[in-house]
Amino acid sequence: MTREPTQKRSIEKKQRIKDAAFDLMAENGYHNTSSNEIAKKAGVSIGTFYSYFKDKKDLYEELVGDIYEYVISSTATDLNDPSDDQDPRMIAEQIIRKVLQSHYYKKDFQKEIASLSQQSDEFRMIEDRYRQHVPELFMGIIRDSGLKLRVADPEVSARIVMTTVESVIHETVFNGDGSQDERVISELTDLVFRYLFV
Amino acid sequence: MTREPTQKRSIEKKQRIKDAAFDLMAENGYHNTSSNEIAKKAGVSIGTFYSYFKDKKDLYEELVGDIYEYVISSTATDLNDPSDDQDPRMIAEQIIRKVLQSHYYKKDFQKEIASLSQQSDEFRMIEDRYRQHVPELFMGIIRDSGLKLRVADPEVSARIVMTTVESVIHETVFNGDGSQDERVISELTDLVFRYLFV
Amino acid sequence: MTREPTQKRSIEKKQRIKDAAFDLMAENGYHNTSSNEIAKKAGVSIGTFYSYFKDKKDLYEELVGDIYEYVISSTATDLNDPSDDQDPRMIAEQIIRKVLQSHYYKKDFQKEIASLSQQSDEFRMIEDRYRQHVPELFMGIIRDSGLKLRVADPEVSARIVMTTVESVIHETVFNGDGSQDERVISELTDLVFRYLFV
Amino acid sequence: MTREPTQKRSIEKKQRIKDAAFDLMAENGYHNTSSNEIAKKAGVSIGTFYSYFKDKKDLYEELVGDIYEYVISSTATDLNDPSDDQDPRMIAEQIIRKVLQSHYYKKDFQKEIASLSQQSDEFRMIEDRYRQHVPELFMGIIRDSGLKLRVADPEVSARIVMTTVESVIHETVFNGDGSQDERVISELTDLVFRYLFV
DNA sequence: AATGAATGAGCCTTCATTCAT
DNA sequence: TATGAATGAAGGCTCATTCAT
Repeated sequence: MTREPTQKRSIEKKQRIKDAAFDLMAENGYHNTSSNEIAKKAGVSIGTFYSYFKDKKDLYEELVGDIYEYVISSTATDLNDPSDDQDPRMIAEQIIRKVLQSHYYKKDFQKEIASLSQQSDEFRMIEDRYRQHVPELFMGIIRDSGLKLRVADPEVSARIVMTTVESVIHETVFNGDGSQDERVISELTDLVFRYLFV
Repeated sequence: MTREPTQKRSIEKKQRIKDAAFDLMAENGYHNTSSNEIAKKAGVSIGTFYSYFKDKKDLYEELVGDIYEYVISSTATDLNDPSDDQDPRMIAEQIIRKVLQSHYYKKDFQKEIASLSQQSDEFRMIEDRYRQHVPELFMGIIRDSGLKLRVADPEVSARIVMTTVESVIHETVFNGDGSQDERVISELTDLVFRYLFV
Repeated sequence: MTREPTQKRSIEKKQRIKDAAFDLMAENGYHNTSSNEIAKKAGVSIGTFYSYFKDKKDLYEELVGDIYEYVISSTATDLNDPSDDQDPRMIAEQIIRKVLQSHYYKKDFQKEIASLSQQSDEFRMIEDRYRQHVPELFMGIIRDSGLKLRVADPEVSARIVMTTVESVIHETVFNGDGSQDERVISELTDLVFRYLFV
Repeated sequence: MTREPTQKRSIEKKQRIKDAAFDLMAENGYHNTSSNEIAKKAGVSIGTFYSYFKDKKDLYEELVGDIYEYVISSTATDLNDPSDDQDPRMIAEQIIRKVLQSHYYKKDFQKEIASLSQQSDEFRMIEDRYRQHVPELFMGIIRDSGLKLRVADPEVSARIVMTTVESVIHETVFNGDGSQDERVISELTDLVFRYLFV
């Protein structure tokens, strides 16, 4: 039975554990980070660790959830604003820019997520539990914008675009040095625009 | 102290250990492969294992070295042949095709290398020790070809091109299904050609 | 330091803890029942638990005490009544019947007591602290009845009879299904009667 | 993967672990005996412990097996001798005496087996895996003796007799002090003789 | 050289118990 | 008094590595 903290002190403590885990796993990887190490860095006892999390994997799951929650909500907030701007190219660029930005949030930890998901189905399933909401988000944005798509099968097209954008940005952020970011945005925007709208 | 085998039997034995490790680590990952397991699969005792390798990481280092040696030497062999062909587009395509091909050599193990390098500095440093020779190789090929580059700073440009090619191919091979390989080669060739030579 | 509750609310609270412990330990055994679990089932905090009991073993000790107190007092009450009946066979049967009945009181918990006592000296000593009063009780009943025993050494004989009765009933109740109870009573009565009085 | 020792030194070592476990579990019970404690008392490392036994329960299982093997084989040896003696009463007494004797072999550990089997199905199943051979043994002895039984359903009768003998002896040995052993043998012999043969 | 039994540091996890609020 | 968050000793177990044979 894990405990859900309600008091301020406890919430802070649970957050301290998460922060320590974010740092350590980003630095040394999930497998090279022990529960005891996390607890020590967070300044709590190992018992406290296990009163908030069923086990190390449970903690990881929450961390992934937090990442996706942040990414999704921050993206949604900015893009769902009813703007007058209906230029499809601008909308595409905004989305792409947003996705790129979100990759910089806890970048090293996101890299570890990607790495673990690549390594084992177990971890991939954990990520997919949250990742599946991302396409939904963007589908919604496109739908709400009232834009007309030129593609025959929007469902499939959306998935293709998502994958392309995601993988290029993934590569750019995780393995690049930031210098190519603007060029990547520009190229991707062009790609998406031509594919979906022209 | 580890021993460098000189006799035929010993060389074979060391190779058997490496082959077992290649297979097991490609299949289950570095962390889920124990030294004892490798020794058993190789048909040698764990004691023999440790007479050839200082520790598990030392073995990994040799495996990475073997991969890069193969990749570099096979690439160099084909491309350094003094061919009459001086068409820069052809040269670019040959190089790119070669890089893509080399990613298929022990593909799953290369994927594990990438994954581990992403996970911790310690592993990244091991890979970098060999990876650094790759740009040198291609710089040499370009230099030897006598081609004129249009870019201002060849050093930087080379690095940019390398990174782009490498990352796109990485993505294509490790996460793709092979069906897009030719299109990727064609697009990358175009990209490199226009960037470096036009 | 544990507190002896004087107010009605507190007495109830302590009893609730005991009841929860009776149930949980009868169900899952002493070792598979945690203090926290007991407190939760009793609807009190773990802190309250430890204000009434020094530790888990202290609670167990009280539970054993309560069992024996009930068994002894209820037996004594019924049997010490100055009845006109002086038939030794009837007296023997009444005692035996009483002992059998008492084994059904919190039967599963009594089984756990027996099991723990068998497992370690520590637990056996706890039980023996209370168990020793049982022979005294029966010795007193016999003495008060004014019956003449045929045995040479009443002290030793009493112990033998006690052990026999106790162990047979133990076996009958804890490992039987109740169908043999009457036959066991009848046989035991006969055994005791012939041994002590004829 | 547990290792089955073949060399003399190793066999001794595995036996040392078992002996330590016999002692400690008889003394303090299964649950109050830790793997580390056993290894320490046996003078081996915890790693060695786990190279011979999958886990603590696996060790326990072997101990139970050893007990039953000893009990069964020693019983069988003495009783299967083709003796001229065909007196059913004598045969019955010999068997009963043997069963009683066998309860004294590692008595305290056998008590712990009984205790654990009573406590949980999991442990009972472990014991039953071996215990089931006991009735077979005695059925065979009776069959081989060529004696005629007076009971209608030998299968059921055998089971009843077994249970009776077993439980009375169990009680006598585990909870008695040895002083009643001869009387118990005599009475049980009488019971069995009258039930099965007269 | 080769073997593989043996080692023990270190990981994950539980739970009886304490103590600040 | 009551609470329950926090503690940390201790237990089960794995696996990289050593060393006597």
